[in-house]
Amino acid sequence: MAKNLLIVESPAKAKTIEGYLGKDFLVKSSYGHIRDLVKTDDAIDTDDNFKQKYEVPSDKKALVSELKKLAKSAETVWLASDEDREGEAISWHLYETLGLKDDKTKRIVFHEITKPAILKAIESPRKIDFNLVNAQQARRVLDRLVGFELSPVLWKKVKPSLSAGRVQSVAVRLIVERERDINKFNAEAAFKVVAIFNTGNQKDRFKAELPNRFPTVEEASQFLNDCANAVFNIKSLETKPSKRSPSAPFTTSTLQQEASRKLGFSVARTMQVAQRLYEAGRITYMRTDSVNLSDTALQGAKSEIINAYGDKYHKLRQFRTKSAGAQEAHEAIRPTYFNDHTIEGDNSEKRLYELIWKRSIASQMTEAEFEKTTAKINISTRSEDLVASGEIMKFDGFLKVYFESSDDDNDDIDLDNSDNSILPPLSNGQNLNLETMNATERFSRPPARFTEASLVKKLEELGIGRPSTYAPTISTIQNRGYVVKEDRDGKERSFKVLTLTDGKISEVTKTEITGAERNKMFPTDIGVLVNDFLVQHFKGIVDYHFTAKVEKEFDEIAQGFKEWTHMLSNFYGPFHSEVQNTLDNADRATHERELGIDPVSGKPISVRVGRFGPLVQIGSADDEEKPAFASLRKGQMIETITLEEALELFKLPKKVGEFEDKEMTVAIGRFGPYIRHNSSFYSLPKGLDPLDVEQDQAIEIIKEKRQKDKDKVIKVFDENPDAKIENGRWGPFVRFGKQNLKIPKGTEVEKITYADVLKWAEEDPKAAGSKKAKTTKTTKAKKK
DNA sequence: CAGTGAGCGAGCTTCCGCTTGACTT
Repeated sequence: MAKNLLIVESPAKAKTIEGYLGKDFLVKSSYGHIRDLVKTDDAIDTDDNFKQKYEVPSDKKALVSELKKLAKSAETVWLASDEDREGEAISWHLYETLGLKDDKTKRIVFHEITKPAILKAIESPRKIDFNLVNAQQARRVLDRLVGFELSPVLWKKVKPSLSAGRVQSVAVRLIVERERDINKFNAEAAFKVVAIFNTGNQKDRFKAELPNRFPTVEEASQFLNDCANAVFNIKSLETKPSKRSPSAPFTTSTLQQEASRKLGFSVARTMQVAQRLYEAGRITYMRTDSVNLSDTALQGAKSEIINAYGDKYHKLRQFRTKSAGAQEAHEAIRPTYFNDHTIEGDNSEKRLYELIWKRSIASQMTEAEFEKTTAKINISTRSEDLVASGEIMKFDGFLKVYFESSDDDNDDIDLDNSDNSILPPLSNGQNLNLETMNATERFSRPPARFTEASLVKKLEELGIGRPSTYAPTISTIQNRGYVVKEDRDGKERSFKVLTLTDGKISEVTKTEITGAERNKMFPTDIGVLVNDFLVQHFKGIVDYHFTAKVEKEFDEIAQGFKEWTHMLSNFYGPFHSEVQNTLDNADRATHERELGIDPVSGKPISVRVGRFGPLVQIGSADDEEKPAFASLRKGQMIETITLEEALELFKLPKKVGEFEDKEMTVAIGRFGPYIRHNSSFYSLPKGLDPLDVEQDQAIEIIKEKRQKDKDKVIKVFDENPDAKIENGRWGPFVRFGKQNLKIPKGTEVEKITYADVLKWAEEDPKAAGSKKAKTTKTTKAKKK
């Protein structure tokens, strides 16, 4: 039996450390927390100094008894959980639960998983820091009290099974308020002037812009008119050097943002893939708020950069964490071995690793150097100047490996697609030829909707949530139905373009699609309802700065300046009376809106949330004739739907005639408008209004879809016409009745036999059972 | 991808943060 038992939080870490220490050390993992508050309402006794009831969850029982046994036979137990609030609490829980003895227990911490760092840690053990533990208890208890008192208020006043919490409710609030800002926003139009000049040589074309915009078409037109007979020359030339520095290496949040922008990953996917890389030993720990690199990492990056790019590309950089509430128990996310530029693995692993490698390497590289030239162009007939600017890279520096993307997309209209960042050689006073000049009507843009990743960024800025909870929080608010992540179609908008060429001005009206969104976060009606209720009755909790405020107090507890139960009773007293007061006095939250009167029947029209979601109702329940109902569609909300839009909803589904003796119906479903015929669904082509569809057109669409489906079939098996090989979106696959089977890698499609199909169908994991285990629960709940 | 849309009200739901595997219908 080993003399020493060392316990860390993560099994992957345990494996690495075991290799560094001799056989005198047995290294085990606690797999995070080993116990938690009991799940019932009596977990905390608010009348007895917030005394807590803990339990070891059932899935941790076996682990705990194993650790207990090992601890008993060890001479010394080393508690090596992370050096932060939660880590300290894990050590304390281990100490209590495993029944450790004070003289046999040592607490150690290290920030990097290297042999010297761990040996050094072992040389300087300490005791458990109970100030830190108390800070964690305060955090844990506060979250439980808030969550388990607020949620039941929602069950009573809004709808059962809803939830509220210090983190999730603020996340929802951010999305709801952003949506309102967007709805409130009034786009202002103005004319932007862009000119294309040359220096007499057609090859040397370049772009110049007018710094200010014209609010009206008349002013823009006047400007172009003046320019028609003007002489243009260079008024001034200025060249300035500029530099750009690389960003810090990745934290959880910045990794999620970049993987979202560059690879299109959801935050959950990023974390899954990163976890696999971590377990394979390719990267350091992926849940971190630190931008710090260890000395070994700095050395590794340095030698790799000098090796691959040369001395002048290396620059030692130490980054400081700027995010609020960072605890920095780990390093930044970086490759474990910098000399591996790429790795083996699936596509997503390779791409994410490459992103991490590049960002880490770039963070230790020199600045990129530019020379920016700005030319002012005089217009003989006007007082304004046009401005042309160009940028030349003098030295690439870190840009050799990494280019960070940003959230802002550029909507400039480029008059030519060539690289307009370089200016031809110019000199002061030089005359220029105007090729063409445009005044284009541009609109100011509303605030951007959140993506998963930009929401994480915002939460991090506010100090809300932790690296380990960003992805789960994003999932929770979607699972509760407070927000949805989806695509929405934009609307058409027309804009004017004035063009001056060869001294003549022409005007055209063009159209563009505006407001189209992909993979963005939208609030739902229930999300709005819950948010407004919480803001009205619990302003303090859903305040954006609530977390920052209590974090400050947790820090004071951690430093021993404040008593944790004292802090909690200061909070809980007023909070609990707010809860009581709301339960006793607040009305049931409803979100009903009267839209007006139906012009056909003269009955009132209203919108509200029903049992199956938001709906429009014509007439009231008291009428003799039953009211008519229709569900709201994707993108429509109680808050913003208009009377006209509501009336539209009653025009569908609509019968459009018959085909093959069966009725055809047009309706709008989750995936857009469709024709339903003989229990099959046929999507309508984009841009076709479902109300306009007539019988002949519908038949055409059905026939076309059938032909397309036929064309997709590569082969039908003689043994069974329900088994076929088809061309799908991602290549060929086998359709076998209702099962869709993946063709194993390396299989030649022509050589697939029916026997293969039967075998694959047998092995298909989805075939065994895809039904949700929800049925048992609901039937149980139904019995009287 | 249908249409449905109350109600007498049993007994259920729920937090945040730390970490990975996992009963089988």
